[in-house]
Amino acid sequence: MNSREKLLQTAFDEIYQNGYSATSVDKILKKANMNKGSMYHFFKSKKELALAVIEEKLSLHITNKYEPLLKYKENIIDELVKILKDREGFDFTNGCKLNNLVQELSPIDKDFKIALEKIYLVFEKIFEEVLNNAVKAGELKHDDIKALSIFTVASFEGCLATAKKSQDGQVYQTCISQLELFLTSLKQ
Amino acid sequence: MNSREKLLQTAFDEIYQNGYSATSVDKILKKANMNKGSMYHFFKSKKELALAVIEEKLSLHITNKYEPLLKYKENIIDELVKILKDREGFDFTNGCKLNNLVQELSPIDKDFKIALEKIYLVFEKIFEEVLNNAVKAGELKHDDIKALSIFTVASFEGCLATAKKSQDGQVYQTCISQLELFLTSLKQ
DNA sequence: TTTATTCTTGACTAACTAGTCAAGATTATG
DNA sequence: CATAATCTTGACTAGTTAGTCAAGAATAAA
Repeated sequence: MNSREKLLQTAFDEIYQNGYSATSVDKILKKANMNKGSMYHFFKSKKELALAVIEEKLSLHITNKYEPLLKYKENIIDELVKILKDREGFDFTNGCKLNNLVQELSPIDKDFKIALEKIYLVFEKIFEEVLNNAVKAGELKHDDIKALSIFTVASFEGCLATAKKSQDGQVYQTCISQLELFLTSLKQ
Repeated sequence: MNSREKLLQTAFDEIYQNGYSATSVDKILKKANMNKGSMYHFFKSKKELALAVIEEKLSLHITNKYEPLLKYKENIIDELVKILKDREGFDFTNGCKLNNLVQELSPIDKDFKIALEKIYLVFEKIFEEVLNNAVKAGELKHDDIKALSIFTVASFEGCLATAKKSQDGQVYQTCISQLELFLTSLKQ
């Protein structure tokens, strides 16, 4: 791992745990064992560093996690629910990496908003394709798959957010059980 | 409105629009037309000011908005859905005042976490009571009203969050339509 | 080996940060 | 009116912030 990569990873971790505004450049550099000039050689500002984190780290994080769902040709809803419920190793205290950044940064900066929305839309697109596959497989009956996929992602994020407020994974499981109930009620 | 009240309202607005970390004491004071010593006469720190905002302003904001739902004895689900869908004047770019603070502050400070969770639990409690009223009125059939109320609040927050990512109220309407679908599917 | 490019070092700046303080103004109370 | 409590003023401090810069080290290309 080269020094730029290490810096990106450290910035990703720090911003995830403390938020963008509350994370200083100095703190990231200390953790990454890098000097200031070195960072400003790779990135022209703190904002550019964060944009690189979003585009290079966060983006992969989402697709790596959810793209595997596209391969299923049967039991699609079950596999989707399984991946939503299985939060092994998830940090319920700090919540969702994507949603944290969206909530903090989208309103205050247009470049952040654009970069984050792009990832979020990919996220929704994957779910839309998964749900469409379920329809094709005769597993699901619904007249607006696009709306359903938007809602599925949104309510999933809502379940993570409500668990974060309590810092409790059990709250998440209680909450997501109702999304499961909704999705399975749409089974044909 | 006395000067303390004006300070609280200004701090509420500023923190809502920029987040806690990104809002400086100086900026709040300038907007509120108050001097530093005056603020530190009322509150011993920035954190205490924010806690007062949460306990005195945010708390009322939530109960004023959702407690009216408790009065309905019929068409309860319809009234609930109506209040969720009617976002007249809502700032979709900045999102939900409660959720913004929860997502930013709960993980980084225990006092904030406690104060915010308290309000969130009141929010969920109101919804639980509303849904229980719907059961009593014979409108709703469900075997876990507590879980359903947690999910209803969570997915509602998720719909606001996904609208915030796009800064678009239409996205909210699309999203919330699916929660409506779920709730009405539980009608008896 | 020479030369050009890339990367690293760390001191430096100017602006901003939360918070302090002592003196004075205003208001309430006896 | 007197005096006590409350509130306001604004300059001040010490630490932190993002960002600059010039010199040097390491690496790649000729």
